[in-house]
Amino acid sequence: MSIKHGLLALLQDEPKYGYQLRGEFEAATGATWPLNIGQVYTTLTRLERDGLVRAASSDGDGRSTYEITDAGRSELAKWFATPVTRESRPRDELAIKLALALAVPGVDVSAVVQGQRMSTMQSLQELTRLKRNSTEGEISWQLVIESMIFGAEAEIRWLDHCEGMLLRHRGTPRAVQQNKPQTYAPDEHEARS
Amino acid sequence: MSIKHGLLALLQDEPKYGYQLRGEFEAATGATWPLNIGQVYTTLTRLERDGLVRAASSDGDGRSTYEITDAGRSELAKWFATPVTRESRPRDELAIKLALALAVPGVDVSAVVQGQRMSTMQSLQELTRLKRNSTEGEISWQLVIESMIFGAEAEIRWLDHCEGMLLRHRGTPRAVQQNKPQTYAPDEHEARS
DNA sequence: GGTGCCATGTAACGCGTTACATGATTAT
DNA sequence: ATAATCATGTAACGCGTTACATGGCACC
Repeated sequence: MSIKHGLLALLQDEPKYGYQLRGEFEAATGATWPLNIGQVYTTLTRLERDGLVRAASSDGDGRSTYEITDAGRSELAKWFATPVTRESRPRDELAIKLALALAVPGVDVSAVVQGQRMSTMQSLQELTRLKRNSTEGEISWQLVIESMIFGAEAEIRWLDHCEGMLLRHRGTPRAVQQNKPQTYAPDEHEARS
Repeated sequence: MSIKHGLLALLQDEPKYGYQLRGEFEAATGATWPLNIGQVYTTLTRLERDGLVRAASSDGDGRSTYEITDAGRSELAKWFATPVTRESRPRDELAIKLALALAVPGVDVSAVVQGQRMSTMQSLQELTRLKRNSTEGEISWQLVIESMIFGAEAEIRWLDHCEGMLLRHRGTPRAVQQNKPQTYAPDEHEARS
């Protein structure tokens, strides 16, 4: 839903065409997540299908532009007014990975944590380098970079916290198996040894 | 790719069936992201299509189980060994929202930040409550909760940082629009006269 | 006359998600 | 009996993503 509303936001002012939208989107987010041009058109098509934009008259150079509709404006207002909740976010793959590495036997959890920590540290360095090299005035994508920096720092702190937990927990590896047998397993006569 | 590999990880030990997989997945992640049972079957079907699992003989009670294949084991090992990179993550909707709120005129950025901060603070409280009420032994989903806590704290710090940036940046507003009376003020519709 | 970028699309895929259909078993 | 849960699926949708096709224009 990010791209959809992002394009909608860029159309708020005036009608724009495909390449223009991609350019302004990447200018705002700093090309952090490069936006494929094909996706701009598919998204515009779907937005038109949903009545949030409509094809506007060409801009005089043969480029076909889209403009936002009233329904689009109200949808956009709703987007800005509604906070991003934890539930609306996609599953955190890293959290799931570590949780399952702990839940199933035979996985070297420490190695996973170490490898992740290394990788995150490296991207943190890259991000700070990017931030340093960013010029004044590009405020919006400076904030995007800092968002990722804050996230990476939190991730490293969390990984360290996980390692501490691991050390404190030597001796009770299989923490999660069969703690709620009756919810999904009506009987227990499997009797594995 | 989280669910796909998550189920694969749960099958690493022994063949399991649908409901059992959902139960153990939610036990490991703490039902933080509830997993629809239908999705377990669709994911299993796709895993079988890709040769990562195969249908195993029923477990004696008529429940059809799936078991991991060699290709699945290698895929699973690759998953655990490969860190989650910034690029592999989905776009951060909040960062995009704020970046675009800054990039296009006529959006009350402060209101967006304030609303988000309020919401994040609230889920942070809820998360700490969850953490306090979690029993010993549920270590894996305690870590999941803490992952979200760390993320929420970082988000609040980032929002505060954004507000500071906004204050420091009064003077280059470019938010003035001349003849568009119907803006989508996040305040109240119909409030203007 | 190529090379490369601008520009607009279309087709198809993958994953996550939901809604629905169908039984069997259990509980009240 | 009937409501609820267990259990297994299927069909379809939405969004993001990629690959591909097509054409115009500029530049050297």
